[in-house]
Amino acid sequence: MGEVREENERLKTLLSRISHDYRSLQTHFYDVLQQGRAKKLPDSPATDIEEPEFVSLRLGTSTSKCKKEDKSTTSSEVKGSTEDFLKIKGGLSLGLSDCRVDANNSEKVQPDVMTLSPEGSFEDARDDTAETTEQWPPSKMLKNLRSVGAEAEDDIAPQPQVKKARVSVRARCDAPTMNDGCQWRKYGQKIAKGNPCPRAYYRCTVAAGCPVRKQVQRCADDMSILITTYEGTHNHPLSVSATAMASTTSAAASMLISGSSSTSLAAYPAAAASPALAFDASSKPPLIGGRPFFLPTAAAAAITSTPSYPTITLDLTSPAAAATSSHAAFSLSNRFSHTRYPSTGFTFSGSGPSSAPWPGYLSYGASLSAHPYNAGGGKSSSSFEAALSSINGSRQQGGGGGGGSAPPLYQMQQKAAAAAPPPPSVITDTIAKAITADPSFHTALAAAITSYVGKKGSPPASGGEDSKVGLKWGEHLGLGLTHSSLSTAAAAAASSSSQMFLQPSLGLSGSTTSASTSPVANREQAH
DNA sequence: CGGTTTTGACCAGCGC
DNA sequence: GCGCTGGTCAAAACCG
Repeated sequence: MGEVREENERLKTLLSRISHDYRSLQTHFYDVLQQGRAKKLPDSPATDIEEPEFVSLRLGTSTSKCKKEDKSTTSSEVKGSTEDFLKIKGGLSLGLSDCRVDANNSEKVQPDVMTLSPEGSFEDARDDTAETTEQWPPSKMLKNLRSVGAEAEDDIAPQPQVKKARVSVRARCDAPTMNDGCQWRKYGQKIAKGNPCPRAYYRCTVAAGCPVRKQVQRCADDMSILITTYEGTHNHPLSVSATAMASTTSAAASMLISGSSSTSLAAYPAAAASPALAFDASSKPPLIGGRPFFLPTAAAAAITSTPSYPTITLDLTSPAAAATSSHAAFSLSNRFSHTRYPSTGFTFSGSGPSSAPWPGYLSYGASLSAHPYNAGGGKSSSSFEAALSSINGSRQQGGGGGGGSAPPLYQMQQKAAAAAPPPPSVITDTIAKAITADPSFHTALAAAITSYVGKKGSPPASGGEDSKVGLKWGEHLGLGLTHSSLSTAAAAAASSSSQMFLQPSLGLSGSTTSASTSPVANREQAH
C-alpha cells in the first residue's frame, strides 16, 4: 500500500505537470489555429475549421482526412515544443499515431499497410465526412457518399470493398439490451437465419446524426448470452460509462484494424480482407444499486475471419481464457483494482496468425479520442488508448527509417507474419523492453491513471451514476504499471502462449430496464 | 405531443 | 436472372 501511495503521488505530480504542459500547449495550439484560420479560411472545409481539435472517440482506426489538418497542426506544434511536450505527445495525440501513417500517405506513396488495409482509416474517413452532414450511411449509401460527400481522396482510395469494423460484445445478460451508457433507438428488427431470436437494430440517439449503430441479438446456443455489435463512431461527447464501452470497443477495433491491415493480410489475405470482430464478455452481472452491473472478469479477444467484417473474439466464456486473463490482468491492475469489481483483462489469444498477442500490435492504429466538449475532463476519457497510442506513436517515431516509415514493432509484426511465427517469448520480451524503455509510454500511462483516478473529486458533467462508474473504471483501469510490472505481465503473457493481457475499460452493464425499453432510465444514466 | 417501438416493405449484396 | 438474406426505411402504433 505504501508503494502504491508513493506511486500514486508520483503519478499525481506527473499529471499536474502534464496538465500544465497540456494547457500551455493547448493555448499555443489555439493561437496557431486562430492564425491558421485567418489564412486557410477560403480553402478549408467548414468541418475542418469548426472542429479543429475535435477528436472523436473512434470505433476503429481514425485516419480521417478531416482530421489530417489538425493532426498535422498538432504534430507540428508538438514538434515545435519543448521536450516535455514531446514527452506528453503520446498522451496528447491520443491515438493520432496512425495519423502519421496517414500523413505519410498523403505525402508519399501509400505504404503497404494502408494500401492493404481493407477498412479502418479509409472508411472512417468517409464517416467523418458523412457524419457531419447526415446520418451514418448504410452500405447502400456508400456509393452515393463517394460522389456526394466524399472528396477525391475517397474516390481514389484503392479499396473497392469497404466494410465497417465492428465490435461485438457477447455478454451474459438477462436484460433485452446492455446498458452501455448511450441512448439507442430501435429502428428495425429481423429474424436472422439460424437464430430463432430476432436481431434488433439500434442507432445512437445521444446526438442527432450520430452514426453509431448497434445490433442486439441473443446467442442461438445460449439464450442467456446477449450479443451486441457496435458499429460506427460517436460524433458527440460520451458519458463516462459510454466512454468506457466506446474506448474498449475502440481499442478492440483498433486492434482489429491493425491486424487486418498487417499481419493477417500478409499471412492470410483472404481472411484479412474480411475479418470480423466479436467480443465475448459473458459473466453474471453483479447487482449495483439494485441493478445488475456487468463487468467482465476477463475477456479473450481473438481475431478471426468472417465473410464480411473484421473479426476479433473476446471470449469470457472460455474458462481457460478467463483464468489466464485474470492472472495477467491482475498483474497489471492489482494496484488500482477496486474491491467491488473483479479485475478485468483482455486476452488477445493467438487464434492463428491473425491474432495480435502483443501490446504494440494492439496499439498500432489505436485511435482514441478526446472531445473538447468535455472541457478537459473528456480528453482523458480514453486514456487507455492514449497510452496504447503512445506506444505506437513512439514506435513509429523511432522507426523513421525508410519510405514506409513503419514502426519497428510493426515491421517486426509483418516479418513475424510473413515468416514462421517466432517464439512468443522473444517477441514479447522485445516489445516489453521497447515499451518500458519508452518515456512517452510512462507519461501516457500516468495520464491514463490520473485521468481516471483524478475524477474522484470532480465528477463529470453527467454526474450521478456515471461518476461512480467513472471512478470505478478509473480505479479499475489498473494501468499503474512500473517497468517491472509491465515486464512481468509481458513475460507472463509470453509464458502463456504468446498472450498479452491488457486492461480494458469495458463497461457492460446489464440493466433490468434496458436502454431501449426504458429510455428514461437510460437517459438518466446517460446524463 | 414528442419520442420510441413495431413491423411490413424495400433495397442491395451474394451465391447459384 | 432469381432467390435468399441482411440491413434499413417509414408509417402506424404505442407510451409516458
